[in-house]
Amino acid sequence: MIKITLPDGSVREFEKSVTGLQIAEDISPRLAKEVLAISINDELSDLTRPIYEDANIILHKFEDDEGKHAFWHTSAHILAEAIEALFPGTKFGIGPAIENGFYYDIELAEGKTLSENDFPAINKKMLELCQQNNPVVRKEVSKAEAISTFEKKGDNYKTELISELEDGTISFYQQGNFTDLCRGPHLPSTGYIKAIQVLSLAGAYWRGDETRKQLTRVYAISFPKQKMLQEYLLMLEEAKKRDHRKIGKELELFHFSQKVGMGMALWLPKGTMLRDLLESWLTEELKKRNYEMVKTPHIGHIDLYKTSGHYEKYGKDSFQAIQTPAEGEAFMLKPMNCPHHVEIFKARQYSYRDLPYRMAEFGTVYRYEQHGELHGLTRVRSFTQDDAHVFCRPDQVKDEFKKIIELVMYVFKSLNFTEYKAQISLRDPKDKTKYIGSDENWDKAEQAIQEAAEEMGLKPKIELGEAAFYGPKLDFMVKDALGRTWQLGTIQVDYNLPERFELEYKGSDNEMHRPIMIHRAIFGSMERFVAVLIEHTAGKFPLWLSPQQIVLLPISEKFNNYSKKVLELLKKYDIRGEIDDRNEKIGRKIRDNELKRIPYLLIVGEKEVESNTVSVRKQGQGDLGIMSPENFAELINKEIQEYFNN
RNA sequence: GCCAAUGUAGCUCAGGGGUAGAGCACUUCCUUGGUAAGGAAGAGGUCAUGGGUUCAAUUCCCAUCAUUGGCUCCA
Repeated sequence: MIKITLPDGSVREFEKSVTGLQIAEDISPRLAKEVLAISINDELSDLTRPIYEDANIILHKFEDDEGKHAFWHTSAHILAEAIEALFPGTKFGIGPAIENGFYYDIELAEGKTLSENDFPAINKKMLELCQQNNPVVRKEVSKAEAISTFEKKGDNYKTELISELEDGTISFYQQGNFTDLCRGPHLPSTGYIKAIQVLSLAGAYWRGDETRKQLTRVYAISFPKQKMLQEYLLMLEEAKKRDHRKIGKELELFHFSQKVGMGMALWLPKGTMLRDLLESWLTEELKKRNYEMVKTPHIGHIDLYKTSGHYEKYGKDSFQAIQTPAEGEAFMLKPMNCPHHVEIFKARQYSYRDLPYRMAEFGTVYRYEQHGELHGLTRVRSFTQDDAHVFCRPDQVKDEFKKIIELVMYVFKSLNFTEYKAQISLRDPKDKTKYIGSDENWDKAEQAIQEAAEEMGLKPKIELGEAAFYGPKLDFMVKDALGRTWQLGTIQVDYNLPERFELEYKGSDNEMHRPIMIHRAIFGSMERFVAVLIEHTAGKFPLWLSPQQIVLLPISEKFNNYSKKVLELLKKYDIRGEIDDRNEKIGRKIRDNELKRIPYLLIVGEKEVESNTVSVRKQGQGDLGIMSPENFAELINKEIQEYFNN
């Protein structure tokens, strides 16, 4: 008998060679139905693999990343099996599970191509293979045997992969007539997959190497329930509707011009209003938290970036330096704000009592992004960071992290991002040599970050080896209304710049000490954040952020003057809006302004003029009845207040 | 930067070797209206740019630029 310990700490005894599936059955038949993979002593494995020794196990369902991974990985094999059946002679590269579904890189037989027209046939075949409920069988093979298997098939991609593996660690998985090289784990059988569908095609280099052959990448997704696939496809459709590039155009928020240059957004009046509202709101929050606002130029002397190290690392891949005509001095468009902020810090001397010094700027930076990488507002060459740097003593790192986490959480909550995750990136414990800064400082900072996150109620994922060379960090990933994740906030410790710029403060011991610098951004870039906000809200911004909160709709032009009077009055209550005085019928005006996602429409006609009222219509809800303009102003200002109080 | 697709009116898109098309938007006129599209007329294009083939190119070919989807990169 062996002892199996479950995640809740309970221990059960089983015969030697018990499998994960049998353990699940022992716990509950329902669990046995849902479980997809197992972790045995933190190592991911198949449910059908026997366990011979005492072990800690975790059973994974589709809801867990690990379960999804196994599910989609097996699905990738189904995709390959279907393609092999339909397109004999296809060579296979790799076919991993990804965040949303899976893909397989393939090379079709000479002269054959794959197009969207082939999707229905592949889908049909895949479903058929799933319904056959073929068992997925693991087989361990020797290297020689593995290579000869794929040599016989003429699949040079697989043989290349195998040739890099160590003998004795190679496993094949077989389902139906299809065998693939794979580490696993996999589902016990293909019948778990109830819905499966090809999504798109793309080109991808073999092993991501642009000097090598380009393969066809087939993206697909699968689910344990048909309904889940339908929901996913609906979500994709909705995402298309919410595309910030489309809504940005419709709502006249921003524009791109080839003449100005690609990847450089032009902010239209309404987009600028939105950005200004976000910026001034955040500025107020920063001031409450004792940040000091600064402003720095858009360019900086090349020596600044030589000192910071950015020139050496990124100089070649940046916009090239510009020179003064007379002296030939070189300046760079600033790719980061931090060197400028460091120079502000250096403008005077500091005592340990002066720290922390929190410095913030909405700083516009310029980076040469490769042209294929540009995408709407999310990848641009000119963007404004909501940047801040905290200069502090080592003993203050934890407290500063807590304060920044508080701010990040406040901002997310205020903007209705209710779901988010945190990730802490630490040093690679196996190789500490590639990091700058003392061992002692790193240990202290890494501990401080983890404690700070813990005490703020975050449950961060810890990633070893993901830290930058200059310091550990804490990143925030938010989930939007469609369940997509976006990386927004980041908090990073930096030992590098204080070192390079020789920053100092005088300690209580009357000795000079080096401060620690913390970089942090909450929105990240205003451009990107506005894009995320647009897609999160589908352009229906919260009332306080709407560039136009109201539009007055006169029934006919006879009521234009009254509308103007009402608008002037509402402006006194800080309400933003305009009058739709087009020569159109009221139905038309309502339709057009609803489509512009105006939160409130105020209809005025004869009735309203006589009673000195407005007829209020709320976006998405329709007619709210009539009230005086003053009452309406109070109503919406109350709505905004309540928004922040919740 | 690499691969592929795309580029036609302000926007969304149809078309196609021989005088350039629609809907919406725009302008003017009619209409002065009551909670999601009132009517008519008009204006608007070097068919991305540069070459080539052709009697003739917006259409076919090549190159360039841009956009989109991927790949690679990302302080």
